[in-house]
Amino acid sequence: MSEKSYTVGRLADDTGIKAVTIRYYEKIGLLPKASRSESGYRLYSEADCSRLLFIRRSRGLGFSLDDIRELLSLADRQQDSCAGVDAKVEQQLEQVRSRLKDLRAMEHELERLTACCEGGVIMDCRIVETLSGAT
Amino acid sequence: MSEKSYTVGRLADDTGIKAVTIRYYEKIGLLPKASRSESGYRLYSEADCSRLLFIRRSRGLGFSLDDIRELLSLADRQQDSCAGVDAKVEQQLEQVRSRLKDLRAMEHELERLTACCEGGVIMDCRIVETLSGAT
DNA sequence: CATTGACCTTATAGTAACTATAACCCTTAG
DNA sequence: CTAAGGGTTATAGTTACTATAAGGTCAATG
Repeated sequence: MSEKSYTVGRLADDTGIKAVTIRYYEKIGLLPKASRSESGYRLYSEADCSRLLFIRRSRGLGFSLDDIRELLSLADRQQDSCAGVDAKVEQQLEQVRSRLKDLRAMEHELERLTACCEGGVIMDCRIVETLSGAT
Repeated sequence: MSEKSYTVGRLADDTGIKAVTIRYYEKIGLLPKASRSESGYRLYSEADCSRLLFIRRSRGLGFSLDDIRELLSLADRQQDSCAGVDAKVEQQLEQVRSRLKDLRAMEHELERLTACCEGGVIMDCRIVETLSGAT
């Protein structure tokens, strides 16, 4: 067994998550307390690295840190049904879709606005007019 | 001239922006300091109401409060070119599109995940596997 | 006239997920 | 030996609010 261990900076480079963020994750209990070198440096194992990558991937899907905390604890129970994980993914998908809907509406409205200005002064600007309340 | 004036709660009801939020906007200088009644209640005019609606509409397009601060100050100069406003709208559109892109990617990935789980236990779950690092 | 309930006031702290800063300690290459 | 580039801690700032506490005002009701 080669027990490689990483410092926080090394782990940061390997995972693309900044050292400060890694410490933050530890502080809020998303990562377990790291073991320490004699001089007090945090030391991380492969397992820590995996956990961190799990977090990064989940963040990439838009999960909140609280969601991820739950996901991790669900994922840790190898023998349990994965229904909980499933449900969380479904739920996240719904949330993403809802945000998509909002953003698409914004996009359309902004497009409409960019199209309606003919480049005069504020007084005659259709954009300002619209924002100010004209329908 | 009928100088109607609103209390903060009335303004809140009329605009759909909560009283606390209106006070907050005043505090950060997004709204001018409201005049006060004898007893110290804030009093608002039609102009304040318009300004607040402007803010609400801009928020609805995803502008940050800082952006809105700028928009308002641009919109206040009736004689100036509306190029600044134009630019801000364009820029906001870009931002929205960029967020859309990210969210669409999340949506696709989440869809893929929901599709790949066959409902067993964590140990065999393709979702957990994926989040844990399998490609 | 007193009281009740719905308003208003202020100040302060909490939220999410970091980022920035300060002030200090450790390690290693020249 | 010293300087650069790690690491450590604690604290405050960010965005746009929301929540809480502790109190003052106003209109209506008993």
